[in-house]
Amino acid sequence: MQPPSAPSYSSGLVWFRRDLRTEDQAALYHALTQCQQVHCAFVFDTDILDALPRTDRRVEFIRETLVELDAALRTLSGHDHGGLIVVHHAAAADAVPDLAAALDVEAVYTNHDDEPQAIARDASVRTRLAAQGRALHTFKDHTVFERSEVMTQAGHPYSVFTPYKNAWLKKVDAFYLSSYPVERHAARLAPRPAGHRRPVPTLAALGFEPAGLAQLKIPTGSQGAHQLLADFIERIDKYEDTRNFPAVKGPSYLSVHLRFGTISPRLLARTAHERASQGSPGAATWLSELIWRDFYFQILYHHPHVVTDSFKPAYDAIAWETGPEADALFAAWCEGRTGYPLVDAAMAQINQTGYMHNRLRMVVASFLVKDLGLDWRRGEAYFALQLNDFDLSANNGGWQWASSSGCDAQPYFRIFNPVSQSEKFDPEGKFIRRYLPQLAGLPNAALHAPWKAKPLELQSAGVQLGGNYPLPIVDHDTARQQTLERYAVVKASA
DNA sequence: TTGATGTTCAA
DNA sequence: TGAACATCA
Repeated sequence: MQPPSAPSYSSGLVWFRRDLRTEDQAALYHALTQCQQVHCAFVFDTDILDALPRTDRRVEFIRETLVELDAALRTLSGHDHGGLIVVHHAAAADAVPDLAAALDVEAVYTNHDDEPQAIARDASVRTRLAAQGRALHTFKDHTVFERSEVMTQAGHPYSVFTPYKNAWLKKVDAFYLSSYPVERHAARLAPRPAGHRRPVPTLAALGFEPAGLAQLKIPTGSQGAHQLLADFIERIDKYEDTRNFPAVKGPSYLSVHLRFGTISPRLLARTAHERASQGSPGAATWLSELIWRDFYFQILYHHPHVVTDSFKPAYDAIAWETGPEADALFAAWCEGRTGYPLVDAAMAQINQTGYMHNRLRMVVASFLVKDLGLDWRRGEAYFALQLNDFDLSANNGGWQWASSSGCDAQPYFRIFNPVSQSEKFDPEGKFIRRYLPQLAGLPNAALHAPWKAKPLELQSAGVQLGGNYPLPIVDHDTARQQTLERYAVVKASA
């Protein structure tokens, strides 16, 4: 017997978005338990894709993943034509209600997406479905806790991470971390209706060019995610000791899979939580990173103004550098031509692979804002285009943290020294040499600040400053002073 | 009858 | 996990 609150339909449609898996998928589970027949759809949303350059690793990642998801749904359903309906290249706000009508489903099921644009899109879809007499049911799926699930005693959303984390850990239990048993109900997956049996469209059909995911060895789909997880489980106990060194294989590399939902956040949190409770400090630290993720989702939900403005309004009084010189500095940062090897190597990493080590994200962000005096939003926008794992909430949170304008951000007078960060976190220069081969011949002592190297060292390493490697585009100590002055308006208005 | 123990279910 | 419900001697 169904509880009275759970609806019961003859047919429903699951709209996949950033939850591209069958395992432990909230919307899919609820659809399967509430509908006799369940259809599945994904929309390559032109409202998002049209703004992107024609080569985008993420579009390729999604496409590869959909091919796997389609096969997984077919296997689960047990019939040849079970599985995914791809509505390609349309505005999702139109395509979903249209498809719901074409299939004549009573309800559409999807998972919460709390980015402001997604909220607006989903509200419009809900209205259009309602006009046809159809329901839209949405569920938490991307985080362990969302929206207003973790609140202060006073009933406010947290804006400081540590108390948020403590409350999160206090609230979490085995049930919140348990998986939705999707497989048990897979028999209700509908056969794909005739007229909807097209294969997943090719990249070319979507108007994109190959981005070389295979060469980058970025594993896609649920299978790729599980492969990475298995590898990380072997290393998780060492995570705390290794995670800050970009030359070391310390991170999980699962961020892109969390982005597209090719692995369940609950599964990851459960794995980390179990291991942490058995006394693994690495697992506890990694769990903390997952909690940061929930924290920033929750911040974006409660404070959507962070998309365009500083979390702390006082920081909007800061005057950033503008004009042609600032534009030239920005271009040098983007292209990894700052003359600071760790910054340039990090930018080479993001440009070549779509990934950047987390420590380096902080270093290059601090450099853009506090050495070049450029608006954090310019860096945020560049990351948004380049990062395979780009997520508005975490990216915005990270940039506002670095610029000190965010919730629980570092204080404005804390300015990373790009050379000391380099000496500390890439002491042997392994990471720098990997991405800046033109500097590989320099001794370790000269690698972090080549402009201080002896002429003979440079010569024997084949380095010509201002030639095959740039001179520093700014002097850190001078820039530091200017930044303190630039940020003085914050103190004044506080 | 009732308390002890097992099962289900929630999101 | 833990509340609610079911079963049983």
